[in-house]
Amino acid sequence: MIDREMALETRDRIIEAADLLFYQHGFEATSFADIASAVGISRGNFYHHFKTKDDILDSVINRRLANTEQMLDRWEVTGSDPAERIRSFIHILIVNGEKIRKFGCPVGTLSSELAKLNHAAKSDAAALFTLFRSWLRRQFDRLGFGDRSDELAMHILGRSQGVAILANAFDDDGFLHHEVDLMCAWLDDQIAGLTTTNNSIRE
Amino acid sequence: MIDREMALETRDRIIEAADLLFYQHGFEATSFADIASAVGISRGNFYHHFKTKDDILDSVINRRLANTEQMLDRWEVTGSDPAERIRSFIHILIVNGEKIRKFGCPVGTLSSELAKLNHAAKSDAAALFTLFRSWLRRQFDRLGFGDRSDELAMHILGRSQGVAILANAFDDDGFLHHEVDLMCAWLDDQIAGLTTTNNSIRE
DNA sequence: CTAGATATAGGACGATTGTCCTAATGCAGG
DNA sequence: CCTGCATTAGGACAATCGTCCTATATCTAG
Repeated sequence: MIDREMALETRDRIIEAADLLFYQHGFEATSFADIASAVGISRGNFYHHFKTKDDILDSVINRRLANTEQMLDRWEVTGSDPAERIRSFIHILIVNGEKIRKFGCPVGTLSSELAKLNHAAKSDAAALFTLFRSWLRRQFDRLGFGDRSDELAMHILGRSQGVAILANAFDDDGFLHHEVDLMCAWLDDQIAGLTTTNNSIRE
Repeated sequence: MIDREMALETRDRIIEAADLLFYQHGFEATSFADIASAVGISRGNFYHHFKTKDDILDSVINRRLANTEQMLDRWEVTGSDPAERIRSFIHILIVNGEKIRKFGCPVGTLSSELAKLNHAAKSDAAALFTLFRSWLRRQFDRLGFGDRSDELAMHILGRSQGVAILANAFDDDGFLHHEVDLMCAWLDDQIAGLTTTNNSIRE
């Protein structure tokens, strides 16, 4: 019983360290030796917890899926207004601004890397995007956007990704903040346009 | 004389093959053996043309810089209208749609990878972004956007990057086309708003 | 206290990495 | 034809990769 907990503890520490290293240096560039020295255990000891390096990747992705789901659920409970929840999503860019400028978005960069490696776990990484996508779609749907909810969700998901890429490439905090403001303004425009019955404003 | 041309020919073939492989599989994941077999030469023969793998990366980036500059210059000559030139940029997403869905944007993915590797050439890769950024800023400036030209350039640069990331993650061609349409509509709105002296439209 | 399962450390393994060396080849100018 | 330079092929090199094996340590159950 107790050793089971110990084992899980070590296993979780491995996953946690691998999660961070995969984010900071990429999956391919992170070796077993790197993870081992980060956790403080022996290299050969890995295979009592994971059969292969891909198994660690799977566990890392599952950990990210669980953490993300938990975060989104929290937002769904606390934030009363769907629009405010969407704004919470947009502001991840600012909250994690320092990390993003250094290492990019954890979701986008992993997805890109796995695509280039032709890795089997690419679809699992895409599931992380789907988590955000579905959550955003639900918020837009509650705001009354109906069939347009999914494309609106994809839109700000894409905007966020682009901001992360450029903020990382140029290490530009001002750009990041400005684009966050633009995204919030875009959201307000969408909501404002929702109550307007005719299209006279655009014409 | 002639052997010099031969040598350069081999050198260029190496750079060309490395360019493609770096794009399709990433810099780190591409080995000398991969490039050698792609070019059809011996592995040890590399070091008559390049001192190190990083040297190949530098040459690949310079090749991309030159090709990009050439493409942008061509657009600057042929396209009469700055707005039409910007639309040409936006439509890269569609022209290269198949490759982007498979491997992402060559500029963005390289920049992200080099950031994670803490690679010295990261700033060189960012220079590729700067090339597009300056060109776009010039087009917006000619349209009369003045001080706002740079942020508008960064905006559609970021939008393009985000679209590339998601189109790659979901392998979604419909999303790609829809977002291209949105970007063109956004451009039209910006230009339309430019001629309006007051802000009554937004109010 | 003992037996057995589990966790760990440390090293061996074949393969592959980037890098370097050397011998052979091809071709130019004298 | 010969000499010299540029180009090439092929392998050696140490380091590192992911993986696996085995002996030791740790801890629980009986």
